[in-house]
Amino acid sequence: MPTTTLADIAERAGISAAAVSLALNGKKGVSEETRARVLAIAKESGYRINRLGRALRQSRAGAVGLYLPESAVHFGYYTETTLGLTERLHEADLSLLIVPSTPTSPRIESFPPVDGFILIEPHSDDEGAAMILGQGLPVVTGDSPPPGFPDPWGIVESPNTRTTREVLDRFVAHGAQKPGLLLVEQVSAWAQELEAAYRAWCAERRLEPRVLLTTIHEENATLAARLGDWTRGQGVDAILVGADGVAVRVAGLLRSLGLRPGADIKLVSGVDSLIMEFHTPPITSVDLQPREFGRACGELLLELMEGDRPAETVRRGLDAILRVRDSG
Amino acid sequence: MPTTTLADIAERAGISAAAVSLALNGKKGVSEETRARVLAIAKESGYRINRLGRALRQSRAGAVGLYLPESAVHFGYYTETTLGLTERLHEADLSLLIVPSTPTSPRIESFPPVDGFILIEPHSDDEGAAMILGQGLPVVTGDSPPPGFPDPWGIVESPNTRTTREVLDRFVAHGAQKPGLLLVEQVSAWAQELEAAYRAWCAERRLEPRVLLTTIHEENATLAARLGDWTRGQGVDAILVGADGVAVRVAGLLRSLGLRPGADIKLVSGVDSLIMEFHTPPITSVDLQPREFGRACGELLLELMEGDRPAETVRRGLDAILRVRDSG
DNA sequence: CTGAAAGCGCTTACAG
DNA sequence: CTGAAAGCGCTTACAG
Repeated sequence: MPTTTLADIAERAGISAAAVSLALNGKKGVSEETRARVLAIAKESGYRINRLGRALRQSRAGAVGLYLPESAVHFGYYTETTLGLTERLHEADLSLLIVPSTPTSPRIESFPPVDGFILIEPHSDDEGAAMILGQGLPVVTGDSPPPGFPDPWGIVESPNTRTTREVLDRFVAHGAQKPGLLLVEQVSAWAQELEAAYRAWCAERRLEPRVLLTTIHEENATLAARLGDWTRGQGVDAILVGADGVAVRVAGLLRSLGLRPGADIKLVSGVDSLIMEFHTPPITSVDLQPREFGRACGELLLELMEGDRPAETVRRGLDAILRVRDSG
Repeated sequence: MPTTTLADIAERAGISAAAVSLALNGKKGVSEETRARVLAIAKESGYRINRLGRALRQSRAGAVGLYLPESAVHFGYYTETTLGLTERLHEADLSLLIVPSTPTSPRIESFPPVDGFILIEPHSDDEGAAMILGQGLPVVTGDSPPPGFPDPWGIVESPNTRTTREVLDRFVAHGAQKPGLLLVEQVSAWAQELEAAYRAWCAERRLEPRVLLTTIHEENATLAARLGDWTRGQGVDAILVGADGVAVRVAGLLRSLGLRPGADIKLVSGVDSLIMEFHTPPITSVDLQPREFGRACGELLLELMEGDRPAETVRRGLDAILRVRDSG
């Protein structure tokens, strides 16, 4: 398939390639008559701009990098965010390019050319994320980077403190006395915000904070034992799970302990998904609106790439919604 | 940050940019002495090749497109596949570019420049996938495209027939008499292969095939009622679930019907994930090895991009492993 | 108002 | 064996 170039159109129109460029890009410098003729020829010949040529000339890459961390085991959140991001960038005629995290530290030299970066939920143990933030390129992060990381140009954040308090207030309003927080990791700002909000809320009510820390790979048996101690032993009667997908696991283990989520113990997932909706019983969850979140990240990056680095990091909020179901 | 170019190095070395290119790319045409000097200068000045320049000159895009279908609600499979794919392509110094499916039909003209495409599990109702296959570019699909679609250059396939039979044989060996197949959709070759393998297996044993078709959005109540009829009514005593994540849902509904997965009824998920491993009870699942699957897709595409389109579609298999757990 | 030249960074075909 | 010219497809600063 032979590709039509500006030169081809120029030849057919009997003008210069430069004039064709002006005509196609709607810039002034050509008569309306010429422009119309050029557009007609372009359409007829199926002209598609070579984005490489344009990018090279403009010293831009025409692409945005999405850093895909090794720890991207999120069960659907990441995919949804990516979809929203892709949509928005595509509207602006920019490509989204996946930048992998290498097993060791990412070799920044080998990164493909991009005009900016998106970092979704950078983790404090992620060298790659830190390195990207140190590049000087426009970067937007989804939720704040961990303390000690270089500041991004922009941050899109979820109202984690508000939703955490909303969940906890709801627990209490429905009779819970000892709400606990279950975390899988503390390396993301998200998890840290949940924990901080939880502790602050406990302090206000003079409640002892009860945080249970697990890992993504902890055995069922040991986690069940710890959950048993936490609930039956210490009396935790409502659980907010700060991790994607883990609420399902907790629901099963609670059941095996003879505790029915919703009836005997309240359970809320900090991340929503179809699995929560269709679980038996359906699990009350915080819908972080990942699709819109991704769009918002793209939107902010596009704005920031327009100009110089702002003096202060630009913060933008996106709403989250508590999806109330049977479990809590 | 000023970028070093070939010309910069050439100036410092007192030779032409072309010579520098030859030196850096290990091609002959420069003396070893010159090459060594160039390499030293390049390293010292932190030279990073501008892939745009190279791509433009070579009339290649230097990137591969990953088509992200609207229906990518897979709970982790897609992310894992993408990770594997990204790794492999990155090793070959190629970028992975996400090509979104637009709400309507994808406007092929607006696609970014790529040298080839990867299509993971193209669905028969996906116009975008069909359009990409019709482009003439090198395309590798993960599992076959649906009938009626243009042939891809290459296909990486999972042993769906074998694993389906393995699951069914296992059901019978452990006492099941009426195994059923639950499908969420029939638009992927994967689902179709599962169904075909299931029906063939039933025919061999003169068993009546029992296929239950649901949708990703069917209400819990109606699906529960249908499952009740299927199991308690028709006597289905073992279920293979042909969808990602849905086995968890089915397990919950079975429980609400008084059927304990593993004890009263056998349950196997056609797609493995951490959720299956940590479910209570843990759910026996087919591990499609998505990471390796993604790598294999990348590998095959790289090979095919080297040469002309082969006369026949190249097929390559990747193994899948049955992860036996408590549920079946 | 219009058009042609220069150049983005690279590599390859060719001349010395 | 080595080096300089030409050109990939585009746009922008400049000349007419």
